[in-house]
Amino acid sequence: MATPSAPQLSTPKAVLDLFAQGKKVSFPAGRLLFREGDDVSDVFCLSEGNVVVTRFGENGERQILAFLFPGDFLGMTFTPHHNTGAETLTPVMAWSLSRSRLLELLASRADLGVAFAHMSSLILNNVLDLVFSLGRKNSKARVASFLLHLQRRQELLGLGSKRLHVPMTRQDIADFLGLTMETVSRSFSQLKSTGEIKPEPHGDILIADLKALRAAAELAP
Amino acid sequence: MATPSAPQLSTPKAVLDLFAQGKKVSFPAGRLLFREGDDVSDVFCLSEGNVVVTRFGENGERQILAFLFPGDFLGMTFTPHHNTGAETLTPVMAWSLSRSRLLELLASRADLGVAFAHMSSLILNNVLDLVFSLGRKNSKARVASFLLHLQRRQELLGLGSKRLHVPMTRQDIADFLGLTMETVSRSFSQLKSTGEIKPEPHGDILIADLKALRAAAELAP
DNA sequence: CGCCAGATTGACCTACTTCAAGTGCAGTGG
DNA sequence: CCACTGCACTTGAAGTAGGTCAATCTGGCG
Repeated sequence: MATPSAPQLSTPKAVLDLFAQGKKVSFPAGRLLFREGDDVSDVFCLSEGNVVVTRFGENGERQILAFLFPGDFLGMTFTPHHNTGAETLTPVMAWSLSRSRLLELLASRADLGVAFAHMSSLILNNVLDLVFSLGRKNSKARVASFLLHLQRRQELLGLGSKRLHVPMTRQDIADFLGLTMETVSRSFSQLKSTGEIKPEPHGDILIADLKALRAAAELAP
Repeated sequence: MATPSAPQLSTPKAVLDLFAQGKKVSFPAGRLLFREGDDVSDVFCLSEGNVVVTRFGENGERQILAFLFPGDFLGMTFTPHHNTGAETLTPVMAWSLSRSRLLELLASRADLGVAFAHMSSLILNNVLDLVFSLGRKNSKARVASFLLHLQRRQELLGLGSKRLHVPMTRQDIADFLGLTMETVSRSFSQLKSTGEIKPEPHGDILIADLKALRAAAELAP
């Protein structure tokens, strides 16, 4: 990605343009960007790689709240502290901007506020899909929904839509879907044996029967 | 509530002031306000009563995404269609405003955009708590978390914080927490028998041991 | 080639669901 | 005032999806 550009799932053009002025930063894979409770200094917009947004329980249980992709916005809060954690899943490139600078701009430009509100509502909509999965779907349907979610994100990035690159581990997927690694693995095996998906080298996944996969995810045909 | 006024969990003053200009409307209990997919014509701000925000699966499974309280904002989208459903739980009074009017104002006033973005981030934060509950907590901890959530909302409305009014049925709570009615009922029974809560007339709940209830919810002490 | 972390598979266990009776209480009518 | 009624809630017993624990497999890499 040369400059931040549409179309994205969740970041409108006005916000992306902002970041084009910002500083470019990079992080290695597995790097903790911030923890819940940390002061917010900079906000980011991903240009390459993946980040996970997390929340941890008292006893160390990890819930992944979102997998972020290039173009996604990250780390903005209206409180002075982060209310989620974040870490890189792969090596990451991002634009950064100071939070105070962003707040200044937001206060002075109505278009940015609208863009922000719009973006927030797209993010919220995604999280509501996750709530529905966690509350009402069985393990196979959750995994199928997750794969379709991945597909949509990849597609929006202009990559293929049949062959999925899966940059996260089974444990990451489990922590996202409220399952265990083993159950995720078994669900993958089921989807393979019934022909919805096919394994490809490097852990990639081929969507062999989209219709059946959508049915498995309990989505409208 | 004479005029919409702070402090609220999720609606900043600038947004509440807007609605003071709007029309006052009322609905009976159990009224469908809109369905997922409906055109968005008006947006609302509750002044009295409770509303549930829902999403339904292909086979009719209901997931409650939020219980709304006086002061809460309802029905705004940036797409022309609703992406959730909503229905009243109790008789409801609300201010209403046309979506197009709100969009106009948003485009012209930077403060409103900020207020909106701020509100969205508070809403998102609440939904993330729900995701954590659904993904990582057992039934007893989910119900305990839910009661504490209710308590917080009541407290913010200036009502007492020890005795909770519970306007929703066990089925509603189950549809919110990703459980069955029976499991919710059993969790209530457990919390009663271990002394965290005590039943009161009209289905109200007394929080008899807040510390123990927080522990049961797996929250920091 | 051998190592090792991630993934898979198997066997058993438990928390929650399902199905099926009861119970209690708010509202209604005698 | 009190019995009747209906709906929400509770409780019990049995079934099951997913968790737990443990062994094995796989493929990327030195």
